Amino acid sequence: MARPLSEEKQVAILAAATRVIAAEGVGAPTAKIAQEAGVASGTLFTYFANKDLLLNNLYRSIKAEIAEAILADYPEHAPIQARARHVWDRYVAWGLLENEKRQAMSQLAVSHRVSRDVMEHAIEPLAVINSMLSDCVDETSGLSGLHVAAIMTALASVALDFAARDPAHAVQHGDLCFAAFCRAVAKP
Amino acid sequence: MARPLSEEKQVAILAAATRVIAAEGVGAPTAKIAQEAGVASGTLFTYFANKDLLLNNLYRSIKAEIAEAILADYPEHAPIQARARHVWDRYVAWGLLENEKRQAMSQLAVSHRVSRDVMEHAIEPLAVINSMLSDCVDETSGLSGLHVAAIMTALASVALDFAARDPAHAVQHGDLCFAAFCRAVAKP
Amino acid sequence: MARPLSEEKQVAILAAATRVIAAEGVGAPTAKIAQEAGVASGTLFTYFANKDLLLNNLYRSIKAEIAEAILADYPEHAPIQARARHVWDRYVAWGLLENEKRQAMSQLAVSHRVSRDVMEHAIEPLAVINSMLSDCVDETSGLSGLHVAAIMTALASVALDFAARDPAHAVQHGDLCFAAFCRAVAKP
Amino acid sequence: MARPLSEEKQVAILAAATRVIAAEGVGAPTAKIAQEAGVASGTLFTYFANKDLLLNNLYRSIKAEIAEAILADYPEHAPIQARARHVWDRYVAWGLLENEKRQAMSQLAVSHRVSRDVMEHAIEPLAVINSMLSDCVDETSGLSGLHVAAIMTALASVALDFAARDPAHAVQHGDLCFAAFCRAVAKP
DNA sequence: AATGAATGAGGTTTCATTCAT
DNA sequence: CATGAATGAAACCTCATTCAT
Repeated sequence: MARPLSEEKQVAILAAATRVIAAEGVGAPTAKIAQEAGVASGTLFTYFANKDLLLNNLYRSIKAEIAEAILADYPEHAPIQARARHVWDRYVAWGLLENEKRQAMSQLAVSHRVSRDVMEHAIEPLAVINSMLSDCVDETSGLSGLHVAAIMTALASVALDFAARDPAHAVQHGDLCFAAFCRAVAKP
Repeated sequence: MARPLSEEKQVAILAAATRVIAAEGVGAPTAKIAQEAGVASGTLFTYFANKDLLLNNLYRSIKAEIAEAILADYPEHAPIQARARHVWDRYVAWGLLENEKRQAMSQLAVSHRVSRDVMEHAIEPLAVINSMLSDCVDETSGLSGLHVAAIMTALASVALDFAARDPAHAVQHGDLCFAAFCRAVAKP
Repeated sequence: MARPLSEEKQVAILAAATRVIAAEGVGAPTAKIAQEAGVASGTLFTYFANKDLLLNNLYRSIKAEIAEAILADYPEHAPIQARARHVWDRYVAWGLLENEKRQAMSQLAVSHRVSRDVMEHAIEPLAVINSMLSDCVDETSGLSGLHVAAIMTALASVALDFAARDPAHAVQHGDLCFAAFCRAVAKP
Repeated sequence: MARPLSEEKQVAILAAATRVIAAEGVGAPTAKIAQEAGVASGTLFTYFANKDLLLNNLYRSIKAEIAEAILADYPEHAPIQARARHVWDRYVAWGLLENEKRQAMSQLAVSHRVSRDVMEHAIEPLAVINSMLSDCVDETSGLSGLHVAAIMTALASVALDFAARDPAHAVQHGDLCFAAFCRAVAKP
């Protein structure tokens, strides 16, 4: 093999895409992404055959990273509250650290350029979480596990948006929203 | 330009933009919007000097429509719970009816093409609501009015997303999420 | 209607395409064709949605022109020899006058970018000629009308190639080849 | 570069080029030719410094092959008719067997990428044939040796085109066209 | 004012060629 | 020498915007 496809370059392109798409949306030129990644404009296409593939891979890779962040050290056998708190904390911590990835994900999520297939497969690793959140449900509240998952995601986003605008109180925003989440899904 | 001759055409363009942008994002060609509006591609630019202005106006007009929907018959002097319920119901009702506008708003909101200025001004009519939501706050929960507003919006979106995918139970999704919202912002 | 699609421009583009393709083959850049036609690079695509369509139209239009040249004043009721001579003379005269078109046709014919459909339809106007050439056939020579047509085309090309390289004797080349053609298809 | 290491690879590249160019024209990517030849895309350029050189060599090598096919067992001292028949038979036999090479030659011949120099030198081995064809000429027909050669080539192409489309009667097409050729160049 | 053809900058992608491995 | 990743010029085509009609 001549020069092997450099994983480093692939990562650089995905990282550049994250930044550029966070800033300009999925309409951002591939040439800008390549430049930002420090490769020639044509090189991008040896790593991702076309822009859609790049976008889909970016989506997949960020989702995988989120799953990894959440599932690392996941206390499978801890009481449910602790597990919920773990998930929340990890997701919020990731979101604080990786704000651009979160922004890129918002762009990708609404872009219609990430295939349904990729979107569905990308959630699979989080199946453990979803089943946990189902247990979270107090039946009398009538919420399904899907509801709880959606609510958690929504409230974590609220927390992260506030934290992004007011980083000094990031922790408080996280805690307030977690408390709100707990009440929201609790038995009345 | 002063008021353009045909308000009807302006409205048609905004309506077309809503549909096209909901379906394809803000990257959709102006020519397609014009066609969908039944006007010539050049005509679009006599009503909106450029695409960004169209986008900004669309954002503004949808936000205004939301405000109008919520504020009509607003029971200013009813107990706070009734007022909150009114806002929720109106917003969710609007969202169910105007799903494309909601989708267009998601695109516009992340697009970086709506100016901060327009975004801020667009919330102004809803000041009444925000002050009401501030009263909603039970001080011991520690949530600010902004938090409550953000949480309400987030949970209403959850409700509307579920309703969009499962229209048969639209009302239940709305009610469940409203209950969750009430608990979320209530005193612990 | 604003500015009607100018037939003049369409013709200019086809003429430019003829010249450029004759000189550089079908790989010639559309931008060069546009420039040669005196229009902006994008304008070409308002007249021909893509390069293949331009190529197909060019093929069709040249074939039509050939048919027109041959069929004008076609002496339908003259003796067969006179009709054959008419066709030969007209085709050779056209080829001498329009050498670039002939060259462009050679390029288009081998290019695999003109659809079978277009190629077949383009011959239709010449059906009269083909049926005449069938009559040309002396049965004992065993040649079909298709053979005769192919032989005529081939020998006319020979004549035109010689004429192009030796214009001073263009007429002689034409006459010699016509004589050869007559012998070739005659009864032994 | 001196003689490259592997003659086998050079041959493989030329063979691949024949196939690919026959199918797609001279615009076909060098990478595809390399792939078809079973070598790396860069390797192609150690055997042919650039694409034009490859094209020129391909032209030369096919022409040489044709000359070889025709000249093998050439009955230099047989009567002229037998020699003409030999040439025709060999050329048509070669064309039937090597249809892709013939197609590639059509592409190369019109491509403007084979230099005049190469084209002229490539005919040299066939000088014997041309002088023979000059003898073919019955002076009263007025045809030169060049004419006869061109006519033979043209009619052989007609034969091969018919044979390619109707392989079941390949021999008949060849014979008919040879007869036509004989008449075409005969004394009236 | 309305139209839609005209414009040309800019976007994605291809590809001959180079060069690190 | 073989390999195939890297390069960047250029190809085709799109599209916001202008302007003749």
